[in-house]
Amino acid sequence: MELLSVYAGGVTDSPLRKDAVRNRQRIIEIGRQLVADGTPIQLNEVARAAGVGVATVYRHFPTPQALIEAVSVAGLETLIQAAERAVQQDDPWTAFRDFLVRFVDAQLLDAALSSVLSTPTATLPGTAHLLDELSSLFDKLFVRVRAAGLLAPGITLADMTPLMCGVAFSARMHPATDTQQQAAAGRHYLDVVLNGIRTR
Amino acid sequence: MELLSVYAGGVTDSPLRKDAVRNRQRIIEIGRQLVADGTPIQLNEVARAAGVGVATVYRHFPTPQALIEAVSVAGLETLIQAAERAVQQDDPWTAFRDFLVRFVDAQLLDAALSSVLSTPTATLPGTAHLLDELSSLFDKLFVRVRAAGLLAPGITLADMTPLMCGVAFSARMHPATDTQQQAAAGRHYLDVVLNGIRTR
DNA sequence: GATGAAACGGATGGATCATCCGTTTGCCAA
DNA sequence: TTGGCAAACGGATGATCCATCCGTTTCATC
Repeated sequence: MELLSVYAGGVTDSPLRKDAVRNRQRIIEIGRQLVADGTPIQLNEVARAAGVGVATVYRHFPTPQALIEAVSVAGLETLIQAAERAVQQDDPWTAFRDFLVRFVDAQLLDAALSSVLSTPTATLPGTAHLLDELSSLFDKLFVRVRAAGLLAPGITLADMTPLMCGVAFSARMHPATDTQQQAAAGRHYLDVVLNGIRTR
Repeated sequence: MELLSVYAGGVTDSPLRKDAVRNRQRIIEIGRQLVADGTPIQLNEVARAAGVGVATVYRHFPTPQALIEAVSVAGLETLIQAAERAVQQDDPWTAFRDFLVRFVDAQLLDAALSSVLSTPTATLPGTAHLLDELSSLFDKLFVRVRAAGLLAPGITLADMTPLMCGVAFSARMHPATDTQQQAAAGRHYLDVVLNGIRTR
């Protein structure tokens, strides 16, 4: 998979100037730190921390949500890789389950990713493209378990992302003292849902 | 169940003056409308719409979250009534399931309620009291299904609220055209989870 | 109806937001 | 190289939003 993200936000755009690329990276890096700390994103503050003018930040990311999307790109790419590995798996159910474990885990580790996955509307073209790629891979995994008759009737592909984001939401609500425990809760709730959608 | 909410926020407070009660009601009513419309709550704007000074709003509700809590009281009381009815039910599982259907439905119909249930930390004493009452009733329902051996081992009472809020979250993500469809999605996802936590 | 406490209102200083425009930087053709 | 120009930059600034403070009004009590 190519890493196109050093450019503006997609393939079609004319390449950014060198300084623009540098600034964009700096801004994203600051954004990553803020998101990780759970600090609400203020674009003026991001500019200050990145040692860059306010207008530069706004030019690249008109809204905090746009910056969050950009921050989520790394996590999105990792997830896509996980999905690609999963489609190589022989056993449909194992492939499906393993990917979903990643899907939930990734959300718990990366608030930006979680936000993007829970919000179907991408504002940056780069994100939209990655989401498409991810959902196409997910489709492959889903179709296989469905064909294998492992899923209860009534469960559709369109149900899966909401369900997984719901699981992540539940895990985040769970009173956990550390990341470890929260991941365990995520795994626990995922098991509940997997149990619930499987044929018996 | 008494409706204490016309007073400041609890039993122990000295009764509010007549004008204070009136203003408080007005503010909550405006808050209710804003929450229903999905409009983000701005306390200055609430004051304007309620025909009341800004300070009055801030005195009653120091933060938007506090106002949201107050707005959620009605829904919380309704939910408590539903729980009281459920504990009267003979069949443990039916009682449990029927209450959870209400629990999810109520969240989908009332964003304020949803917010309060997803945020364990109550800032108004009145809300804290109602949440206690609700969770005590919920406990009764849970203990019965547990005792009847209807729940998979590993599922605890502490899992239930996160799971139900997760279900509501999933339903809200589901691309629904109207309230009807969203309620259907909520019911669908609830069935998945109920399936997942039940013994087989 | 006099008195004190409770509540009110909105002016206002402070914080945050996001645009605009004069300046700088990088790119490319000559 | 260098000259020209488009792209990108930065930060001052007006607009908006937030929340406190204090002089005034209203209510309850005697």
